Amino acid sequence: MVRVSFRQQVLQVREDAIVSAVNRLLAEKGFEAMTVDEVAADVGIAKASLYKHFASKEELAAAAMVRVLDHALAFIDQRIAAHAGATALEQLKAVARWTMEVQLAGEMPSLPSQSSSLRATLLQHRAYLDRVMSVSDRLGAWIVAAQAAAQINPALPAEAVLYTLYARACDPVLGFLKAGGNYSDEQIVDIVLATCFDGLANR
Amino acid sequence: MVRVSFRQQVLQVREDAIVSAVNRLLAEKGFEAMTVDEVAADVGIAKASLYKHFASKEELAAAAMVRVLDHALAFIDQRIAAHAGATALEQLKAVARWTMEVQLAGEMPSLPSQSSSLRATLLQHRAYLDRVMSVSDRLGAWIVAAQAAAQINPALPAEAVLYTLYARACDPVLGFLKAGGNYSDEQIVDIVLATCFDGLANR
DNA sequence: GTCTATATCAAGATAGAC
DNA sequence: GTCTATCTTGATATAGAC
Repeated sequence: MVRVSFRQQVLQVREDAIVSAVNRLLAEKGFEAMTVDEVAADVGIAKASLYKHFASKEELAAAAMVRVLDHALAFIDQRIAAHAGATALEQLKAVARWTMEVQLAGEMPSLPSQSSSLRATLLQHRAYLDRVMSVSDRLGAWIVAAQAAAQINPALPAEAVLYTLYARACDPVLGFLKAGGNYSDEQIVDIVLATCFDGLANR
Repeated sequence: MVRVSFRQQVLQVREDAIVSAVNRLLAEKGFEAMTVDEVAADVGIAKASLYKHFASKEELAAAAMVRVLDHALAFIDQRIAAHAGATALEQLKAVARWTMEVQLAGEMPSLPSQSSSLRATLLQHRAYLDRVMSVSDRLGAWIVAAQAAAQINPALPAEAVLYTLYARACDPVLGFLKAGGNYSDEQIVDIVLATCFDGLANR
C-alpha cells in the first residue's frame, strides 16, 4: 500500500476539483470556447495556481479526457465482471447508453475532432493514448465477437463500428432533442440508441 | 430580367471567391480555428477589403452556410423534379448521401453545435433561417411520408429523424475512416449510409 | 503553492490615404 | 473598394512576493 501524506491528499483533492471544472466546461462549451480564467474562477483559485498543477490549457483538457476514459474503463470492467452472461451486443449497447447518459448529464467533455492545438498535444500524451487504446481494445473484442455471432452486421468494418460508437458519445442529436424539450433524458437516450443500433429504416 | 452592370458582376465574383474560401476553411478547421487573416490571404485581398463585403467573421460564416443550404435546396428540388417516382426513403437516402459526399470533398462547413458567438448571429440571420426552414420542410415531408409507408421506423419522432440526418452531414466518422486510409470515398459513404439507415445491429 | 500584477501575443476590427 | 498600418481586446502564460 502506498502511503500518501495529508498534504498530498489535499493537493489531490484540489486537482480533482480542477479536472471536474474543466470537464464540465468542456462539455458545456468545448475546448476553444473554454477559457483558463473561467476554470480558475470556477475552482475558486488564482489562474497562476492552475499553472502550478497543469502546464497548459491543452494539459487541462487532456486530464479531463483521461479521467472520463478512466470512468469508461471502470464501467466496462464492471460490465465484464458483473454481467459476464451478457451478449457482446448487449455489452456494446450498455456502453453506448452509458456514454449518452454522461453526455446528457453535462459531463462528457467534447473536443474538436478537427485540427487544433489540442490534437497535437493529445497525440503525444501517453496517459491519454494508453487509455484510448485500452478502451478500444475492449470494445474491439466485443465488436469482433458480436460480428462473429451475427449480432452486429458482419459486413461493416470493425473500425467503422468502433468509430461510430465513439462518435455517438458526443452526438449533437442528444442536445438537439433536449433543446426541443419534448422528451425526457431517458426517452432521448432510448431514441438515439435505437437509431444507432437499429437504424432509421423500419425493421 | 435584371440588368447587372459589369462592375457589379466583378464584385459578385469576388464575393463568391470569398465565400468559397470561407467554406473550405470552415470545413477544414471549423469556425473558431478559422481566422479572418487566413480568409483574406486565401482570397488574395487585404483583410480590410473583406470587411467591406462582410461586417464580421460571423457574417462570413453565415454566408457560407446560406450557400451550402442553397446547394442543398437545389439538390432536393432536382430530386423532386427528376425522380418523382422515387420513394420517400430513397429521397432521404439520396440527400444523406449527397451531404456525405460534400463533406468528404471538404466542402461542408462545420459549425460549433455548442454555445458560441456564431449561434447568436445565426439565430437572427433571416437568409440563414429561411433556408434552414425550407430544407427542414422538404425533409420533414419526406420523413412523414416514409413513416406512413413504414419505410422509416414510425416509432421514432419525426424531429429525431430530421436531427439525425442533419447530424450525419457533419459526422466525424467520415473523417475517421478517411484518416484510416483503408477505404475509398465511395466505400466510406456506403458504410456510413448503411449504419445510418440500417443500424449497427445485424438485420 | 497561492496570490496580484503583468508580459506577450494572436486575432477581430478599423482609420485613412488612394 | 482596395490597400497599409494600426487600434483594441481577450486570453494564454509568467514574474515575483509571500
